[in-house]
Amino acid sequence: MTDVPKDLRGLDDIDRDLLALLQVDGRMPNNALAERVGIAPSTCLTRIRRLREIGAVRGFHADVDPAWIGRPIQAMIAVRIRSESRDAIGRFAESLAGIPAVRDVYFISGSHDFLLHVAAADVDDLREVITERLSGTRLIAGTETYLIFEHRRGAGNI
Amino acid sequence: MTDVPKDLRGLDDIDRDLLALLQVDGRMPNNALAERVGIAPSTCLTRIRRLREIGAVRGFHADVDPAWIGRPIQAMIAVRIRSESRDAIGRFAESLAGIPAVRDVYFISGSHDFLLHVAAADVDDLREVITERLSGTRLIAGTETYLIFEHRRGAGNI
DNA sequence: AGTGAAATCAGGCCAAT
DNA sequence: ATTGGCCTGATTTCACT
Repeated sequence: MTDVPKDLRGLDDIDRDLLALLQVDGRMPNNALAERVGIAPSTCLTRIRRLREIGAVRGFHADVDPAWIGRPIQAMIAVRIRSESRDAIGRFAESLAGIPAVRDVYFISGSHDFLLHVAAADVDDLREVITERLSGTRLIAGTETYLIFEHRRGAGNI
Repeated sequence: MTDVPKDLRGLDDIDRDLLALLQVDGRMPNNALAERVGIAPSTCLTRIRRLREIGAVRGFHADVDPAWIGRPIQAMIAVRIRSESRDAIGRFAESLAGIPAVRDVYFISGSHDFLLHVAAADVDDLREVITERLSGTRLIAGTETYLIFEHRRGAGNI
């Protein structure tokens, strides 16, 4: 991770092409990538290493369907923090990301403080997350839970 | 994609180990995966192919920081559909996933119909998405937009 | 920064179990 | 369904530009 600013400076068209390709297929082989963007495989390797180092690529992940790993119930939980405990938000959010059901933590503006995308084994599991792991702590002023019927990724993000 | 039911039937401990490993590092080589879960590389290859075929693995993607591709403004937009046009939801949602700014579409229960996780180039771009691409269509009854200050993935999703 | 050659290593088909 | 053998092709380093 360098101190390069997080913007387009330092990224050329080839870098952006690589990001677009890897966003669609994160397992595309290095030499296929190299051919697609028109550079040598060895160059491609150093470019991708750099993209990871500067943080443009934060990681590579399999998109696993939660239903297949025993978590068919998905929900979005809006969480409001007690105003007295605002300064503890940072550490608390860290702990949230460690709950097995939690897939994403979004810190947001508005009447709530963050949104949690969770995948639970069943309704009891979901209730346990909400009442024990969230409302059970003294930091939380309230939650609102919305069931997720379907979740799909956007297509072209470049 | 087979007609196997979307649950734990047909997935053993090795499959779940593979899913867990690939969720953390989607580019881990087949060889390394095989060694970690204790099977032969050729067996590992067929297992992973099967996990993709049945839909347990929906894809492999690089996690690209939106700020680095010129989209530093992230927001969650809650969208409510006009009741007259409920039957058009499906096709409309398809089109949403095609908007370049849209990263995720969540179909949810509650007072809104879906949540859009978007990444925009600037506030004008965000406004354009909301007013032109969403409110501009006759299908939408209303939207609510929340800025995303930070987004982090959950750690252990297995 | 980009490259080509060379060595090492991984991917992927097959026949056997 | 799992495996080891085998060949093909990919990854990675390095000297050079």
